[in-house]
Amino acid sequence: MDTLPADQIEALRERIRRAGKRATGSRLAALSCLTLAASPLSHGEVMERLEPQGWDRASIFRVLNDLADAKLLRRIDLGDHLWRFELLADEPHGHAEDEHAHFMCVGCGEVQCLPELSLVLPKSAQVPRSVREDAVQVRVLGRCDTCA
Amino acid sequence: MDTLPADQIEALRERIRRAGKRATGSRLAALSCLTLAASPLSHGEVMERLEPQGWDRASIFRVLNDLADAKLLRRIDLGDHLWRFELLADEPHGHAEDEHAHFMCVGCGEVQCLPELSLVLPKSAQVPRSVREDAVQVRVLGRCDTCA
DNA sequence: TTGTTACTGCATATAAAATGCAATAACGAT
DNA sequence: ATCGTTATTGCATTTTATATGCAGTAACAA
Repeated sequence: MDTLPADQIEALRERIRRAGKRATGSRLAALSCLTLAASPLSHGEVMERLEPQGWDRASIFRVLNDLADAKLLRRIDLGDHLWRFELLADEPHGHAEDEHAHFMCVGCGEVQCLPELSLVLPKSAQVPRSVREDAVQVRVLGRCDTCA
Repeated sequence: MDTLPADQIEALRERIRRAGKRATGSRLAALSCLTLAASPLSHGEVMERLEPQGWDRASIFRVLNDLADAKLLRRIDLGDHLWRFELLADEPHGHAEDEHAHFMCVGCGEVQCLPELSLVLPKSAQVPRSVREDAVQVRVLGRCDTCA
């Protein structure tokens, strides 16, 4: 695996600390790996890169989930029952994930915002209150124009 | 589990045969179960109902997948890494396009169909072609009325 | 009724996702 | 710089879903 320039490593280190976690080797390794990746990676794909360097499967597994909980990573499911992880942009002000719908390409995993999309349903429809009140996350899965 | 009226059982039996398969006990049990269910069920949820009746996990597992391949069931993924199965309407001429959105409660995991829901977006919106063409799966995540 | 073979039931395999726990190392305090 | 606390790791192991091999069974056609 290539390696990240020292200043980028340092930036990751600070991002981890800002999230209230310790900047450990496995966290930096996982984040570096995902920084270098062009697309979301599964735990297995991350391990293909990190196991040769001696990192432990279970630890990296926990790291990926922890960092996803801490909102440094996005954990996505493209419909094939493999969790994939993607580095999120460093948003100092916290990106409000659920105000708008998201489109996810089941081919490449790319996520795109659909701010203009809205839901309509007849008043008579029997749906949970949260749906009526738009207190829901809407995820639209399909293929993007390049993967179509 | 309740039981289906004899005529409905017979209809299922014929549907299975029409698909070129043998109308066996486990297939009828699985289809009955999904007919009685109000929403898509996972393999585990199907087994909660069928194991007490003596049905075998592996056999029902295969039956569900076979029937999904045969287009009697739809296999859906709501993003929580559980396959769920839903009975498709009996469309003699193929084209079982009763595709609809699904709601999943992030609290209890309960699933509900949202057949009346539709997506609207301005003509000007920049979205993938698949979204325009409705060649997409829609997942709505929120809290159900009891978990709210 | 009978023969063929699709299907079942049971045992077992594989893979991903998780967790318990003692040892370790990150980081704030000294 | 060193030390102490405790978050985190590494290793072993578990759980859960998904999947398959195979001998016996039962569905259907003849």
